[in-house]
Amino acid sequence: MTDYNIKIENVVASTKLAEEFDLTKIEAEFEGAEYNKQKFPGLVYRVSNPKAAFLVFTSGKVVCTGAKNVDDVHTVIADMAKKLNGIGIDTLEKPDITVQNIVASADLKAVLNLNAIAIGLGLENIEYEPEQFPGLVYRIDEPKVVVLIFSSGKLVVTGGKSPENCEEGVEVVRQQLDNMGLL
Amino acid sequence: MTDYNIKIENVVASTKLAEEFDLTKIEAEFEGAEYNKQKFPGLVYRVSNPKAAFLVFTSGKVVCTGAKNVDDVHTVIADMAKKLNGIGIDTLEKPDITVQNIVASADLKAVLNLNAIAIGLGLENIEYEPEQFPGLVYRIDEPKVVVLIFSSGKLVVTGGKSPENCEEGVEVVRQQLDNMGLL
DNA sequence: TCTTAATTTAAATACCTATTTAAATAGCTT
DNA sequence: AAGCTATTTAAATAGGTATTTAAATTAAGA
Repeated sequence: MTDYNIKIENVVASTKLAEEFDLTKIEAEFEGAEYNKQKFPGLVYRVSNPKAAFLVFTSGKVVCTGAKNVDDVHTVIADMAKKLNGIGIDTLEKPDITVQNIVASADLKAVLNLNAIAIGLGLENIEYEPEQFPGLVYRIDEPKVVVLIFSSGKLVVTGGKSPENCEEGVEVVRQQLDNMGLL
Repeated sequence: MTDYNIKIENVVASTKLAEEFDLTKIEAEFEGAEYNKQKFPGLVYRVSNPKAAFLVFTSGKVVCTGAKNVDDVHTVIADMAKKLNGIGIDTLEKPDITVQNIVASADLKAVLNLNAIAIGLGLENIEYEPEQFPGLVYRIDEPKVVVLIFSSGKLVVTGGKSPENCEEGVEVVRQQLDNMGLL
């Protein structure tokens, strides 16, 4: 299977770092933290190196997004736990980290006729409303991902739970386009 | 072909004067220069003798508008390059200047019945909504210009890439009105 | 009362709209 | 008198459009 410049662009993960958090205290101690309960129940905190953003909830659960790969997710979450410990907040040892969504980009290096593709792929799994959005939306059953197909040949794969999901999604699209003689 | 007081009123041209510009520096050095990045990505700078206005971009590209003829465009652009050199900014030698749009006015010296003209010219190339705008909008295919026709007999020709475009546009209108017995 | 939707965060992709500048013309409103 | 309506055109940027996903809370609808 050729690479097609598949690149993971965003990893979203969730975990539980404590039994509960006092978000008002965290907002006070973490520079840049945003907590506006009327607007959203979570506290927003952004970090760099690696770059990521956290949604922190009173339940002790945490959502981490923006990382470029799964390793970075583990790094920033560990950093986050350390930083919380630094202000006197205990966190769970070895939290169970679950990757919930991966977004990847790819490039088939070909100009695609999206109208022909829409007809060839059939209407059940696709949406193509060029007036609304220039990409063709293709929902795959296995792996269960959504692929945005652009006329430039570029793809966006989203919904993956692992990097392999995204790669397989690209391969499914490539094969189908090849079988239809549209690639 | 009679003149009909055709007068060029505005010439818009674009060119590239450098590989890049530091707009903050230019704004600081050029009195009257306006650069508000939130509002518009270009720096606005107005000059006189000849009168014109520049939009200057970080890419080194420049839009010049407001000049009354093509010669003035070349004059003010050369002046602009000199002024930039004066504050220590190098500019390209002999920049390629492209005239992008010319607006001209003309006077058929007759009172026109715009309703009759709208019917006579046919609906495909015209728009006439007097509640919205008093001029009849007439889009010509060749030359590719747009002529605003007013009941006073005055015309505005816009979209021309050369003075000849505008003159030909006036002639097309004059002939069609003459053929329809409306002039 | 239950269900659904929205809110927020990040990211790639690509197309659209709007922004700003100048000028003539002429009708309307403030 | 000033501003709007409409027309044209380059330049570059921002925001919107769409997709996915966790988390917790609120609002609206049935």
